[in-house]
Amino acid sequence: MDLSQEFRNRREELGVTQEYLADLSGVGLRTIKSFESGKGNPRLETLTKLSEILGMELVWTIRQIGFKS
Amino acid sequence: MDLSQEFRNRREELGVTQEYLADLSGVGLRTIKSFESGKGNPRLETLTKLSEILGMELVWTIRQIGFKS
DNA sequence: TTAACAAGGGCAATATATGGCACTTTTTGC
DNA sequence: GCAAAAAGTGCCATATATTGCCCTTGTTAA
Repeated sequence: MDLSQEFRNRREELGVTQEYLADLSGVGLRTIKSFESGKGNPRLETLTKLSEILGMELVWTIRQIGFKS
Repeated sequence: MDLSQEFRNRREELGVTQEYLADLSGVGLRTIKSFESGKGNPRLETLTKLSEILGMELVWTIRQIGFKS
């Protein structure tokens, strides 16, 4: 699933509005709107702020050995 | 561990230089250098490009129920 | 219907990531 | 030690994320 969709799902799961999330996270409401509607390419810091409030964690998994050359 | 450190570890694990990774991923060498030395706040697209080449995957995990208010 | 709330989106100013260039420093191999 | 490769870093132009403001749309409740 799309990353922004996962965020939106999580937010709605918690019953939080975009505006409330903006207040809690310190991320601008306009940024959240853009991101959730799939138009965003947010910075790591933005993703971090949002995920902290939403109780989500960024995990890096090794998918395969080697790399694409 | 720090995210940039995880990237660096993975890159070194594969025996790839920053320059080679830059060529393969399409991300600028300067950007990779900045990011790996902890001074970066990369965009999601940048993280995605790098992780694809390094065979890493972004996973979002629900850490807790509820949110910080 | 009307009011309040939540979300979508255009616009413009500002902040900052990106990336090339040039140079320095560190590491590696002989 | 020496040379080459790799990594670190300052500078700066460009690209783009962030954000507030304001208006529109859709939804819900009275």
